[in-house]
Amino acid sequence: MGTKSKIQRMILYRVATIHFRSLGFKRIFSYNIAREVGVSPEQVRKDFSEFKFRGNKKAGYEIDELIRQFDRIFQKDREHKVILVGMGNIGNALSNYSGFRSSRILIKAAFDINPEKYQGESSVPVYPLENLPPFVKSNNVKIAILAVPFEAAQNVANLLVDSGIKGIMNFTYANLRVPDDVHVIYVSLTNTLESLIFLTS
Amino acid sequence: MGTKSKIQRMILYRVATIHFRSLGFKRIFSYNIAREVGVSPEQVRKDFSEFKFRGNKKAGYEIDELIRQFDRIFQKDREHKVILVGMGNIGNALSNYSGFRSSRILIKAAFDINPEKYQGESSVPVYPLENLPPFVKSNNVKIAILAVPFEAAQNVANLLVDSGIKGIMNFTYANLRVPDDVHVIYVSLTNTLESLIFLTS
DNA sequence: TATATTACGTTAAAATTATAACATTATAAA
DNA sequence: TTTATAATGTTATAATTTTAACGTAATATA
Repeated sequence: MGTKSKIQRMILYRVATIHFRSLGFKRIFSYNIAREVGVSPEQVRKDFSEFKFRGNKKAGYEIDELIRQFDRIFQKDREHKVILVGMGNIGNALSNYSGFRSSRILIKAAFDINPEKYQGESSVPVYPLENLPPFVKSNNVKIAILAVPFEAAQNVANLLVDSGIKGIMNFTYANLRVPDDVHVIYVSLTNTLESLIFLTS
Repeated sequence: MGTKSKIQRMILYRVATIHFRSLGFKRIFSYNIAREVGVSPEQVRKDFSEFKFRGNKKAGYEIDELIRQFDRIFQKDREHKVILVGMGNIGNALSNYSGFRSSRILIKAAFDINPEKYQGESSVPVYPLENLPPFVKSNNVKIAILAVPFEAAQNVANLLVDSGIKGIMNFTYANLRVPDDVHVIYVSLTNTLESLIFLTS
């Protein structure tokens, strides 16, 4: 489904809009955003149109109002709870990553088969994997970061799905089989670099 | 350019093929790979066709030969040198990430404005940013991982491009402006989670 | 106040991408 | 050896996505 790239663009439009606000602008035009993000102005207007974002003919878009609309569709009015599975190299770094804070994303807990090994290394509590299902259910967490070894990925993904997780950020290169209502975004570091190797050769 | 997703699929096909080999198979069919990766068999054959991968009617593809072809287009016959810029949270983790090794990807050096702060924390040497251009040139590095703060991203990207870098794995959410022959792949952690927040709401 | 301009938003066209159809050929079976 | 079968690879169709065109309305100017 190509909705994914549409959303990615919307996220970038939001960043660009906030940037323009920080420069003191009150209004913004489709071509301002387009230029900043690297797409065509038509693309911006088309995307806005599909999300029912309305501007003003000749006067463009009112920045504050635009950002309010962005914040509405991305639910910036509330905190978003996330769990992390796998406290290896990457997991550990993510648990200490400060960049999520400004987006109101909060890693509530981490889970690992060897919790004692990592406990205390970060501000996020680390629990054994068995605790995951009850934690997800009682805290109503919907999103998980999957940073376990490749071999464990599908099994852990099954556990996540059974516990009620609906979105998985997958750092492994495993192609996860999940029900249709569960969204997986792949961020395999190795695959990304391999793509670059191909593209630059 | 939609080549990017085609390559991503090829990388997944390769993983699936290797998986089948590990199970003892000698031959593989388009629907085997398709099922494993989650695309249609036609898609697999179409992609293979575009990369001039030839199979055998009725007998499918010979696994060893197929992997040889994958390894050829992804240049698995040699080591791929990569540099890392920004030794914060994420950069540090990546510098110690062992998952690159099996892909023959080698982080040769890391660069930071405060190298002394991170020196010794990982097996990768950390140099001041000024050393970057001569290092890239003399080592003929073509790929960089960009893990600096958002504010510094464009300036560092300019430095990378001027030094001869042709591929950037961008961990910031900054939309980088680079020449046409420089490829950027965006892996903003925040943006990815924001996409999931949207999709699961 | 009337006119010109400008940027939106929608509708139409083009391009890209994915799916399906099918002729072909290698294998297996009769 | 002949016939049936099965899976490729290409060509054709469909769907999606992007780009362009243009009528419309809001602002600015005369």
